[in-house]
Amino acid sequence: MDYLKDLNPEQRAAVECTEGPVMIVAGAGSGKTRVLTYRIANIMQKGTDPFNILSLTFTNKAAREMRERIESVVGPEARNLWMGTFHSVFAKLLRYEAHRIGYPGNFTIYDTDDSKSLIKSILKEMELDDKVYKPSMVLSRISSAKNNLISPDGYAQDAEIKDNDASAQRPLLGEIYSRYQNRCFKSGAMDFDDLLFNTNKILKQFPDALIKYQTKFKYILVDEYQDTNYSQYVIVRRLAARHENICVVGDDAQSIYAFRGATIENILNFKKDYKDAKIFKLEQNYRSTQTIVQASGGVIKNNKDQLQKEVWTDNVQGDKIKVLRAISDNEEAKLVAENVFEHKMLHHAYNKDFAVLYRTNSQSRALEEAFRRANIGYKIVGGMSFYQRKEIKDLLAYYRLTVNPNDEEALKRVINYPARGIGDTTMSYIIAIAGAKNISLWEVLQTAENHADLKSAYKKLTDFRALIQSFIIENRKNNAYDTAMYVAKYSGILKHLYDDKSVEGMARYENIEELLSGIKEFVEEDEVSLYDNEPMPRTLEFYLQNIALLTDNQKDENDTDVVQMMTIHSSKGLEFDNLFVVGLEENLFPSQMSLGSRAELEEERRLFYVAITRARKKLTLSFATTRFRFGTLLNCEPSRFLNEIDPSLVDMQAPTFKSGIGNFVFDDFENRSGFLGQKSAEKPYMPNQVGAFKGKPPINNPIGKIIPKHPTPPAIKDFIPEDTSKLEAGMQVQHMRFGNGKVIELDGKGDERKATIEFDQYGSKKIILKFAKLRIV
DNA sequence: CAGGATTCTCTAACT
DNA sequence: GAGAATCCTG
Repeated sequence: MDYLKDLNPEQRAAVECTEGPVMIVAGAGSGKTRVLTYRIANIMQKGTDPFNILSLTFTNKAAREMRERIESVVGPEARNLWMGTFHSVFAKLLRYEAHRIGYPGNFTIYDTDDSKSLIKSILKEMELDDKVYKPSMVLSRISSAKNNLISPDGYAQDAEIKDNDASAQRPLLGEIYSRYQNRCFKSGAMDFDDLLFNTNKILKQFPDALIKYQTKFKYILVDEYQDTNYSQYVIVRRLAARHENICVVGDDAQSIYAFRGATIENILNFKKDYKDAKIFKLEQNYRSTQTIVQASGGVIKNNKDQLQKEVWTDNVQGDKIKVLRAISDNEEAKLVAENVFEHKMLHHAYNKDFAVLYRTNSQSRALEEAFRRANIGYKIVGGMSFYQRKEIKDLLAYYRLTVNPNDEEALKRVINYPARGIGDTTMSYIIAIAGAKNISLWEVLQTAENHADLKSAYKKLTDFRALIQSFIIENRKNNAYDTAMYVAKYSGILKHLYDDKSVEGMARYENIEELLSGIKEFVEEDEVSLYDNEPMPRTLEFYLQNIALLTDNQKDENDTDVVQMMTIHSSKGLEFDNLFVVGLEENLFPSQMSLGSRAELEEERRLFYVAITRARKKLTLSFATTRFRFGTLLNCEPSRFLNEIDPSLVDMQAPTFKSGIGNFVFDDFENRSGFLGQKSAEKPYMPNQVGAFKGKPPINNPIGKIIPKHPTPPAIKDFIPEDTSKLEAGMQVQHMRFGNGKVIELDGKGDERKATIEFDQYGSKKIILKFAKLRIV
């Protein structure tokens, strides 16, 4: 075991202590993955079969990476480990066990879109207002019920929940939950949360199943334990109860999934759950410079809720943290691209040594454009995935129907695509019949001849039915690729997309080709079942199972020397020499939605901590003073997190101008103490939009204070903005939304040129002319 | 009923 | 600004 010498004493102890319950509290960059990897290698070296080791991670990417690293230590045997995300591992288990609770082994997995669509359809049937019962809100209630192992019956019987829902004017949530669950069941479908909920159900109700898996999994390892929710916690606890060879690794400072039900209690309670648990703390950071470690430590100190832990490093002091200030989101992106370019030139760095992190996916657009212009290769990691594209989902819906015709969401998606004359009216009939008889939509089609309501569309419906039946028959005798081609052809999708000669249409066609070639690759691979070591059949069914939980298209591009861009959430576990974290503005990061409670704000802070600790050598932070969001221009204030970094570690780039813009956010910029002035946390939240405020008030409004809501004035029809370079004080102008007004004052030059305009109806506003939709009257 | 035009809505992260 | 929902017309 010569690899043990790569480890420090504490890491080594954690690797060697393979028996019994172990918790490893691992600070950022402390070599956690290395410890996990070696630990698994060590267990295998001591003679344990990889089939008996279960290793759970949080994201697909983490799972993939871990498997590769283990493979590099122990060789191809690593392929036989039970390793993956909670969802993928237990989906696999459910394929074998779901029949115990009445589900078919080939159940469909509903993604969030499917779930929302089903909820919408239930709301419509119950004639409920989707403004009161917002589908996303309903789904999150259902999700959190499931993650806390509350069944629809349990939900209905819980007095406290009932009171809550009643006082929130949403008394029917329980009823919706119950119907939703029934519909999923009838469709042979499980949503993400069901994968965990139903695993628990089976382990609880069927002792023989529990014993089987307890015996099988002699060693259990859980990465990112701070991100597990109650449902996941109970699964792990049940499975580990026999051998108690359980090792969890986590860092409370990096808990960033509370919004999804993760609870830090799982870490805090580990010692209570396993009395003889050994705890190891990894506090030495090997990743980052002194500067970065100190800065991150200073930031996280602002959180009240945390475990005692001191991360330190032996590394060099390194460069100061650079802060860039831009006047707009586009300028910010430009500055980032320029900084990448400059740094590359000065230090002979590669594109792949750089990463740009942002809070929300929508921020990637400006960056993409800037990098394209600067001719710097980049790659977006995560985000809208290949499998979420409309044309891909459409074709996959046909495949889903072929494998499981009861799949309601798949059927609704394609029954009239390409158009075949089956419209809303017919669909409402079908859904009503299915509801009345408590059968699936497909079963209604099967018995179409018995339903008078379906008479007018009878021919079209039976044609569709015959089409799907032909797919099912084709699928019985063919592999995934042959069936996939057949379905693509005879469903009419290929022709439909081929006929669309627009640029987007061509792109869609190419995506379909890519999907099909992916299926071809799948057919040519061979893979052995972890379950029984038998070869996995290369059927459409298995293909769908393989991709069901993939959110990213992990296909390796040929071009690997590219700057990586991703959300902070997807960056977890990664590290980069040169890191940019952009969009450090109040209401964006921290997100506006987190400002309602301390707990949520602390989660944002942990997210910021995760972001900056991804950097090895050089960290650059940036913010813009205006940003386009939701189709309008917003004024932005720098994030409070910037103020939480020790000023001595920061190199603030000289402001590009002094006066500030819009509502004079930066009026006193130079006079503030600290490099960005005092914290403004105590200030009440006030939207800082140029002009009127359209958004909704923050959801969490603890003292129930009324936040004024101003409707955005409607745009004037057919408004054509004019060139404003000739604008002068005193001129009468018309704004697309604010109507007529008079120019009071002009200042600034070029892109920064601004006008103060006194509007007849909306009062005085300061507007950046570059963005203004104005015309001279 | 289809398909286009128009209006409305929603804007946090991931499985 | 994009995608969904709704309206409108053939």
